[in-house]
Amino acid sequence: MFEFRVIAQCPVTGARAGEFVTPHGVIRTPVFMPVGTLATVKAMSPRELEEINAQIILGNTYHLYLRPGPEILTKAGGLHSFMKWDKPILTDSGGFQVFSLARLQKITDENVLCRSHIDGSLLTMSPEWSMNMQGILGSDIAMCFDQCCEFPASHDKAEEAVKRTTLWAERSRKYFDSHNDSQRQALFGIVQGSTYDDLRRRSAEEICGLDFPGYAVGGLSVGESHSAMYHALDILNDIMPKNKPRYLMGVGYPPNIVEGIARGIDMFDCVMPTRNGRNATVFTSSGRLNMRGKIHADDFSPLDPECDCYTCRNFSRSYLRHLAMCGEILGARLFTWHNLRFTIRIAEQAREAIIAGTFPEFVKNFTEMFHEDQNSNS
RNA sequence: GGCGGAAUGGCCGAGUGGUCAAUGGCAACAGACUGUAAAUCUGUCGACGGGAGUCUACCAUGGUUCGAACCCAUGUUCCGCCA
Repeated sequence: MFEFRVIAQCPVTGARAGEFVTPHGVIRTPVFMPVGTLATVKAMSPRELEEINAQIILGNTYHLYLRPGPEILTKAGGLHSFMKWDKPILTDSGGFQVFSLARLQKITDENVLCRSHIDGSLLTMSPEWSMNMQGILGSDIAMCFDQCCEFPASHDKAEEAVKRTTLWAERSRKYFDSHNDSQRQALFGIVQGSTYDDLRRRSAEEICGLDFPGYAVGGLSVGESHSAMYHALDILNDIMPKNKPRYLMGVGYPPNIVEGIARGIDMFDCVMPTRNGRNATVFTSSGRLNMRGKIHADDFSPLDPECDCYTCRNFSRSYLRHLAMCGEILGARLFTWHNLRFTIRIAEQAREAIIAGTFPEFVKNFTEMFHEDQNSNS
């Protein structure tokens, strides 16, 4: 279980195609994983997720701990059966909430004291708490409890996060080894280090030294430039073991995915396809479109003529804009549907190209086609 | 026919003598969103001008006043109640 096989590699870039074996099926990489924080990929049913070829989805420890809570999830027999999703699930540890809910908490080496964003009640998060909860959730892949730091961060702050992330990885590992079922669940380590080369190296060495079945890159896509992100990935590509899956956390902007794959990343997750979909922005092979724009009012062409999704096969931009302008639920659903399929397909196409030996051309074509937004950091 | 009430920017609706080009909300237009406190948030929203600013505006006309969306008169339209 949890064997990772690299089945093809790009001779020019760091890209590779692989297979990762989990209790709920084999994941073909590179892969994009839709985010389903609250035991639902917002606006999509499990059947629809299967239809767009989602191989694995995310759930969130913090959110599911608050609602519905560990008792109900235990009674439900875990997250898979609770939400009727029988393919792989990866659970985030709650570490990211230590970052995104920063104002509501106090962090020490021992633990994180946090106020619920729902009712303000106090809770204590720790590596042990997270491993216990992820055990209850029964995800195929559990994540270490880490500390993601904001951008920009001073070297001292970033170093503190690196130290703490290593400390917490050791504690996550220790608790996991004695409480969780390692045949049913794999624990991935997370590398931090912000945009500091020395800290990235140090964190990667420390975390990879703990010998996890997979490794994640955290602390990116938090406001740094794209070039800084790519630089960090270049450094890590040389350090992280080639024979384990590598997961770039929180990245979903299409060019970032392609560039990430080129730097040896196998797995991605991001709220961008779902959130932007609900907010009526879509990604197409030629770039990003705000579908509330008046320019689409009488455009009866599909969102993306090259896309094979339900939305693109059936509906016009004019109709979709109409749904968006009226705030109709169906609009949010159809945009989400398209964005997820579009993003998943990028990974699929990259995989095909890697196997076919044409990955560099794929990157070139994609970059030429996809119009980068002016404000997106270069 | 009589009595009472009301008319404000695309719409709804505050404002009842100077600090009003006029609060809010909606609509519209533009933008943002990267391990989800997000079906959310931000900006613009009379005209002209880069800006300082200028002009046209609160049903119409006339008046009072240094000054009127706001007070007075008349008219128009609408809404109640009574015949």
